[in-house]
Amino acid sequence: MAWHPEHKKNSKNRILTSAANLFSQHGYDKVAIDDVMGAAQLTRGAFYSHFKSKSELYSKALIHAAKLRANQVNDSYDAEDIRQFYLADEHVNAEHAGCPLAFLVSDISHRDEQVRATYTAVLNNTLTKLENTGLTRTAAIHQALMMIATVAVSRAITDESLKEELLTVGRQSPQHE
Amino acid sequence: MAWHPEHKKNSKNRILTSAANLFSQHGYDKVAIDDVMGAAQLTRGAFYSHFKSKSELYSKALIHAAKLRANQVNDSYDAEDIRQFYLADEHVNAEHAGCPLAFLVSDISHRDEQVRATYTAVLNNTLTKLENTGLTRTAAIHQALMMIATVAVSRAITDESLKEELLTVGRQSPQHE
DNA sequence: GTCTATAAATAGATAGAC
DNA sequence: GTCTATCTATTTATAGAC
Repeated sequence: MAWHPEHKKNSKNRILTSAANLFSQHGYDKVAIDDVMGAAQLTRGAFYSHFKSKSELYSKALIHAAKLRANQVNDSYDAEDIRQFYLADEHVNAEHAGCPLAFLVSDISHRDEQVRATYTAVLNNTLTKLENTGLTRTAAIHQALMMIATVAVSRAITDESLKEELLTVGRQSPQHE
Repeated sequence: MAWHPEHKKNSKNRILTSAANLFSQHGYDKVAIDDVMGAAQLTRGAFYSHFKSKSELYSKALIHAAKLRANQVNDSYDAEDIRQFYLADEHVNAEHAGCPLAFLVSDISHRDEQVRATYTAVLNNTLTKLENTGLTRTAAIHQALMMIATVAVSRAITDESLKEELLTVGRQSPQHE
């Protein structure tokens, strides 16, 4: 077991992916360390060789989830591509890890400083990416907020036709308003 | 104690107000029934004479919180007034009950069907209110989403100057973009 | 209707064997 | 590094006295 130098890294990566998926779906409190470790095919006792607390795991899982999505975004994407990718059904209805900015926004506002600082860093990355497509700072903030709200609210409501309305509005370009 | 017909109603109202305040600040899981009852100057055992479960309390507290805010909105408010009232520092930084649409959006997406249906009803009320000011359906949805995102994201981040930027963008009228 | 006491389950974190 | 076992604390919900 321990004779592979890659072994620890692999375990940690499996833990992070499981955590990103589970926290995305159920939020911080409803996910037990036992659930995360089980999904990573490990047991609870092994957890503390990788992270010092559940809160630290949450923080690292936020970054991991953001990276998983960033890997799918091509450098040639413009602001419009980013919006459509973000608001695609595949993301909005994802049962795996989604963008933590939307999936966990109020969950994070109830967490400690470290977690909220990590969320802030992920948001700054997103704003920079949008500005790099040529958007002004104001337009980048506006688009980010609309993307986040559309996904977050869509995932909270039960009315499918209202959800479709929200997505339709969110997918429109600002100039079409 | 029990000889006042108003007594039960008063107790229930205190419980709902405590619940609205505490859930707004800390989310569903971090608030114990004991905390709510303590803030309402009662003890845990009395809880189940008023509500059948914590989840039911959460649902009722959402409606209560929305009503507390609705009572402050005058009928003469136009869409712009509503936006400024929603994005005022007093609301964004509230340590009492805020609008659950923003304060609890992702918290609610992790809850049961009944809670999410209640959230949906509160959102529909807000959209109706905005449409009644003369906004088109699309504009009402757009404004609601921007208000929700601005408050929700502002409460999650740690960077005060970024927060001010978000609020500035959120407070702008759509036509100024 | 409200209280105290308690049942029963869950979960974060640690200890020590391998 | 990972395992099993356990400590400790928290919390929902119920039972029964007043």
